[in-house]
Amino acid sequence: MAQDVFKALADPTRRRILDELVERDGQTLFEICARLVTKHGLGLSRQAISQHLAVLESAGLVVVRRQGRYKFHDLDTEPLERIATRWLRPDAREGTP
Amino acid sequence: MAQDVFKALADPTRRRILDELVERDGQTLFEICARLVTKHGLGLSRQAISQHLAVLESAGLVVVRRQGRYKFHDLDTEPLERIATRWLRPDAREGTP
DNA sequence: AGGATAGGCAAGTGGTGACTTGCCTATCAA
DNA sequence: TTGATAGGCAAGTCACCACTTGCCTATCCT
Repeated sequence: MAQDVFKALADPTRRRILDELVERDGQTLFEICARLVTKHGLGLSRQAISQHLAVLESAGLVVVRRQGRYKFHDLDTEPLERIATRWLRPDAREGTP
Repeated sequence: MAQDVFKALADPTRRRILDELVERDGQTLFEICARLVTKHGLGLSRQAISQHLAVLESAGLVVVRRQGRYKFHDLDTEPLERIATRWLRPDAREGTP
């Protein structure tokens, strides 16, 4: 399940969403939609963003926190800290003899 | 052109190729094909690997070095060092006021 | 020169992913 | 209770991507 982090990062819209969550954590779906339109000019349907958030959530990059009829989305950078170090040269990695 | 790094990393076969190049730099197309078969059991055509290498090259992750009829592929981890730090929290980044 | 090795070009196919549309459920406010 | 707000489910379309197949070019060896 954490292997899909690469697939989740492949889409530019999802990267924009991550950018938004870095800037302001705990946004709802409608907030993210509004921000993508006003700040980035992305005219996507609400459902499209919802599906993107589902991909990010299943990749472990976004954590959901429900409260009443709201659903807040928080960023989790923990999966990101592991992926890039995978191909660093042996002399630059930590756990190599 | 360096923006396609995410797209290049999205495919598992391409990640295997990067794994191979980390372990042994400067391999030719046929070497990579043989190693993917014997070590990972990937039975792909030579052309498929060639196309994957083209994607990795255009993403800047692989640098090509021609010599006679051989074409050696070297890994370049430089694009990798920038992508993961994009979404690190502001207090963990370097160049933020 | 001729064969063998290393690689490239181009068209075609199947499957997956991004996006939309339409309708449905749940919570809050009046 | 009714209407408005926040979100979910499901099917359908369309384009892109991974992979194959067939043929072609270039370099090396004898």
